[in-house]
Amino acid sequence: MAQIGDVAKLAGVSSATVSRVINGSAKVNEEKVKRVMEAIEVTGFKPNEIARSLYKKSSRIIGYIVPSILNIFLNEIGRAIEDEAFQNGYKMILCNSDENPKKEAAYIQMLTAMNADGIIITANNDNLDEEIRNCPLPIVVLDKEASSRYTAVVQSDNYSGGRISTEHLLECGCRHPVLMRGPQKYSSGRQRFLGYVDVCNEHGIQPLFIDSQFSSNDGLRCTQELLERFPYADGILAVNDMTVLSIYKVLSARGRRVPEDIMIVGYDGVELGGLMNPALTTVMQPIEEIGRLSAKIIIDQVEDKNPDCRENILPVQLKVRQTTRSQAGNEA
Amino acid sequence: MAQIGDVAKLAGVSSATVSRVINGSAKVNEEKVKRVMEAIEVTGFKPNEIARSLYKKSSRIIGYIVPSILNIFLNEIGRAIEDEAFQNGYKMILCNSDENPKKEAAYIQMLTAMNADGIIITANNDNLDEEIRNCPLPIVVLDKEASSRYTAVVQSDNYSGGRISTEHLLECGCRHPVLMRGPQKYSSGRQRFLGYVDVCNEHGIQPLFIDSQFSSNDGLRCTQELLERFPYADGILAVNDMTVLSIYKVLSARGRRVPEDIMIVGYDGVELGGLMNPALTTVMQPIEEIGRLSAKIIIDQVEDKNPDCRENILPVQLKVRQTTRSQAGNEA
DNA sequence: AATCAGCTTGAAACCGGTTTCAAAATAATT
DNA sequence: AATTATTTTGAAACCGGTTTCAAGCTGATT
Repeated sequence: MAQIGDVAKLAGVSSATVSRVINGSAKVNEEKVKRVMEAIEVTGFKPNEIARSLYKKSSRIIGYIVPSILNIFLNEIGRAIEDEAFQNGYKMILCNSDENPKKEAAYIQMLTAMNADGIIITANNDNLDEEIRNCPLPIVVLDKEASSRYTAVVQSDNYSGGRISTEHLLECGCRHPVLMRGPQKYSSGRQRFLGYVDVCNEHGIQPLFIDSQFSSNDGLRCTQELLERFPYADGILAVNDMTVLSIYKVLSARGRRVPEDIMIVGYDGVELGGLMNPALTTVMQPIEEIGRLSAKIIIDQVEDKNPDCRENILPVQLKVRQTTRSQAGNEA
Repeated sequence: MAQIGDVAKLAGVSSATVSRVINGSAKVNEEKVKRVMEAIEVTGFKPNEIARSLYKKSSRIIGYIVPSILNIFLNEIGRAIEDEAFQNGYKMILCNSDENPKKEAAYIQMLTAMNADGIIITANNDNLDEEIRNCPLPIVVLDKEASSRYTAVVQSDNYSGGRISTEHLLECGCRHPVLMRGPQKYSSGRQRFLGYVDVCNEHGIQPLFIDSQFSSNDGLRCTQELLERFPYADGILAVNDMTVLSIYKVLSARGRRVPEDIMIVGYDGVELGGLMNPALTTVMQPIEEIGRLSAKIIIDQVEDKNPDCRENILPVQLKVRQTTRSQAGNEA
């Protein structure tokens, strides 16, 4: 790999001059510019962004830390982050923390060390708060309430999501909708639960729920438990879209039809939901916007230092497909 | 963030001594060791791995570049890489190249700049060969034939995979199995195709295939085309597990039952296949082993410089579930 | 007591870039 | 033509670490 010194030697100038040509940080004699450009061409020199960042404090890298790279919802957000990042000349690095505080700390350390321009994280464990506090980088959090510790929070309106999915089931005629409740340590889990309970109370419906993880390997057990505890359930609010595959499997084994015998509403709005059979009615989070906005906040932070938009709650939308059907017969 | 100089000052020694204490690279007076340790504790100093790597040429980072972070098969491999890496004190960085040569080049550049210890890549485009040639890092390729350009190739036995899936369909009584053929620029796509064609010829069966992408959003169109061109098809060899969701959807819309009217064999062996309804018969790639071995090769390369195991073809295995059934009735 | 070997140590050079600073070259002014 | 203002330039310092190298110290040997 050619280095700046090689280019300088070949062009017969100092490396300071080469640096100035590359960065346009000062005027350089036209003749020398030409020689430097040629030397860069010949040697195939590409400046080492990381070495450069030692001084500049910016490597044009955005870190994205997720609890699991098997979570398709978070990965779809990642795609959006990457797109927005790349359009602005940034790169995205995806890190799998595995809900392991040591890994989370290690990756935050690493991103800090490489002078990343910011971190987007779904911070599961509260015990990395110290790590985050010590981290001088802008941090956007995707799954917590706003706090002075973070630069910004980007989330969709989970309370609304809890509400509209429940309301929809009730409108469709369900009298015993059961919530697969996400972990209450996440604000998303808490807010959705609140929305669900509020709607139930407003309609004089008994709130029913069982606890579930977001990870897909918990789905089968959960669904079985759900059906045993609430055999009269006529609707399920799934913890997320992915889990619905497990739900289908269990229901099918027990001969219960969807939506005739029991209705289902998913959550997230990942592509997978549309491919399911029957296609999944679900609460669509604005995945693209969550990702792009998160990336934008970090990029703006670097370039303008504008500290606005601390808390961003984006609207969700109900997408009615085939797993719910109004008794009145208005199928979407 | 505390730096080595802060620690040195607090302990009343030079930063060289601090470095020696941290790395154990030379003997240091016990009294001073103690003072340094205390100073590290007090300041919370963590050495900057990246700055360190400028000199050491190793940052204990492994890069994993995939064409899409929405590909669950590659992500499951990523999980295995990460596990193996972390167990050995390495970190894994996941990069999404989007099949875009510019992004691929950018990420290879970045990993080189940060002195990563190696790159694991599913290299789609041949046009980044130059980038790879110029890259001084060990490179493990997951989806190409072996070549002197790469440190090693890790793949499963795609030819066998093509064979056993076809043989299984024939054993189950299929007379018109159709292959959804993966892109022929990938060795996996080519090898599976070869296996399929060979088995067909051995049994006097007419090979039938349509071309497909690995990405899931092509599945619906592909399946429709398949059924139109080969309405008499009684078996489908899916391009991968994920696509089977689309296949189910199309078949169900046309009232064709699985496996009674048409059988399906998937490919990859991702967790998703077991959650499908009906559960998917598929060719299991040794996902865990592919990932761990790839990581090991890079780690060994760093620590021992042993350049063995250039080409690694791992065995595949047929997992019979519910989408295939022998006419004789031996359901697994 | 003087010499020598062996250990411990900090100053300085290094990794690959960027930027400051002061000198050198050029342009403008009188 | 001489002086001054302006621009262009390279040497050196810097980013945060590691390592070399030679000096300082210790203890052993004669």
